[in-house]
Amino acid sequence: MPELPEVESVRRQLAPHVRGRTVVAVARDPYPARRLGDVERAVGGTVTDVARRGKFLLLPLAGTAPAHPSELVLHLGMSGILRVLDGDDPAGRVGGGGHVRVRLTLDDGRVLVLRDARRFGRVTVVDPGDHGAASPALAALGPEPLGPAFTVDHLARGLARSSAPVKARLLDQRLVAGVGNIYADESLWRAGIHPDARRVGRVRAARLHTAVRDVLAAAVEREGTTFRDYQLVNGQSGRYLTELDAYGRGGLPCRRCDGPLRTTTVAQRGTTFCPRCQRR
DNA sequence: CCGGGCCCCTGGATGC
DNA sequence: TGCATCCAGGGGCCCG
Repeated sequence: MPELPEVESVRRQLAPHVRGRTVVAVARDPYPARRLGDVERAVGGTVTDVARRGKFLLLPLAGTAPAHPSELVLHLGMSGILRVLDGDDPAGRVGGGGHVRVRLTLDDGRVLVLRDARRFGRVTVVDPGDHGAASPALAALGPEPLGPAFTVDHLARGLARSSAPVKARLLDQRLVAGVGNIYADESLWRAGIHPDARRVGRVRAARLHTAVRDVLAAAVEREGTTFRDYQLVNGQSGRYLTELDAYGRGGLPCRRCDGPLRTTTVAQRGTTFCPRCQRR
């Protein structure tokens, strides 16, 4: 389940493989059209950067036909994996057993492939910066949680403006970009806030702000959490799994108070929290 | 504009 | 053992 730390780790590994490379061919499998846009437009484009906003990867392309730049926008969904393989590697074949949905052949003979068993990923190519055409969610994204625009003030005001459960607010990409189910549970556990809390004042907002940043930064350092499908570009797993305090630990003892963690549903998502030390 | 609810998609786990 | 059912999840979309 790629969230900010996973996508950022993929970005860092991917960049040296593709920056400066030109896309010479594109192949795709019959993917649901609404999840796969005009990827053929990438042909002829040279990757000038590998950037990230929230859970989206952004690859600006110079020189795509007809002689103007464009931007490849990619979301890994829940099971998307990017690999850079040798051109003759059978694992990179579209329509083979590896769930390869999109294959970009690069000018060094290697191929960038998107594998996506559950088909929740999306890829398209749009005019540079025309993010709304790629995804309304991308265009409406809130600040990067590890950047300067994500302040205590921003979070506190955003939480005060709504009576939705605080976990639903953290998952809302318009308030803050890149937090998904795992790191929402982790941040709330660390801040001692009940996921269904609907009134989070300034003091608790400040605690949550610190928790979100600390959790995400620590997860980036460990290259993300591999729970099921997530892999890095080199095929390795993220190493944050053993650091998780809440997610996936329902019924196990809380690492802070030793009471059993409880699992419920908040905002249509599986939610694990400590009923003793996370307060409404 | 906002929030709630449902849908997409399929491998793996669980249940009978 | 084999089949059916359920569950996971982010974003799109519809509705009130």
